[in-house]
Amino acid sequence: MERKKNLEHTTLLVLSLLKGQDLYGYQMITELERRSNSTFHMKEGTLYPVLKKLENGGYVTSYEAEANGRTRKYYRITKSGLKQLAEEKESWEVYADGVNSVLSFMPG
Amino acid sequence: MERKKNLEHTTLLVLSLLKGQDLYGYQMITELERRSNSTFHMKEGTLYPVLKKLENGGYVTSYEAEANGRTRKYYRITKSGLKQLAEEKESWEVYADGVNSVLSFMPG
DNA sequence: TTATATACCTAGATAGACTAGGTATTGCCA
DNA sequence: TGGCAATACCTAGTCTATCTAGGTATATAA
Repeated sequence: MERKKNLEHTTLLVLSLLKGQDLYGYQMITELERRSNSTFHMKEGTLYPVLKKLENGGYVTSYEAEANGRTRKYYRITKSGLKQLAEEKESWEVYADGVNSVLSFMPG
Repeated sequence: MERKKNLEHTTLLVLSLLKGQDLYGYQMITELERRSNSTFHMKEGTLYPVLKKLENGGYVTSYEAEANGRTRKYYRITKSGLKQLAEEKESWEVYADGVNSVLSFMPG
């Protein structure tokens, strides 16, 4: 149903998480869970390919950092990513409004 | 991203259209367009398989009627379909709330 | 020492929606 | 009268977002 490219909610959510602070992959999963009040539990198999796609597209950049002997890969949103985020947010709002319009439609 | 079975928005929209009145397939497309203020343009290739699936699942029943020399296949929502609609509507609301929570999250 | 949590990654499967085709009738316009 | 657009139905095959299920490795708690 016109699931257009800029309506991919996973990318919207990931970009949204990165607005304001850099995060590493694993952290995004827990952050998403926290910010959505446990509604979303993104799978690693979903996240990592999306991060790779976002980096290839120039929407995020990455760098590595040490913490507790572990290497973490942090992601930072780019200017292009912020623009993309704004567009996807707008698309989401149009989509949600559309669904709500249909659901609340009163004949007559 | 946990796109669970009861979060299929197409079925939600179709069932929602059928609540209140019987419709035939082609009409659902124009109705959906109207009720969503032209946000949604469901493709026939999307709709008809969904209708078949809904009928097989007992969520709708169908009957044929003549109009202008054309045969139209009308669909009517069943009691089971109404229950399903209520569940999917609830799921949609949880999902939309989740996305909005993440989008509007203010750190601190 | 063994299990759990943290932290990264990928190949292949699943499934919802689309593309692109098909059939047939009605109504309009040139 | 001829032809095209709109109406009305349908399906096989494709695309792709997400999930499943696996892999590697380190730190920490039981």
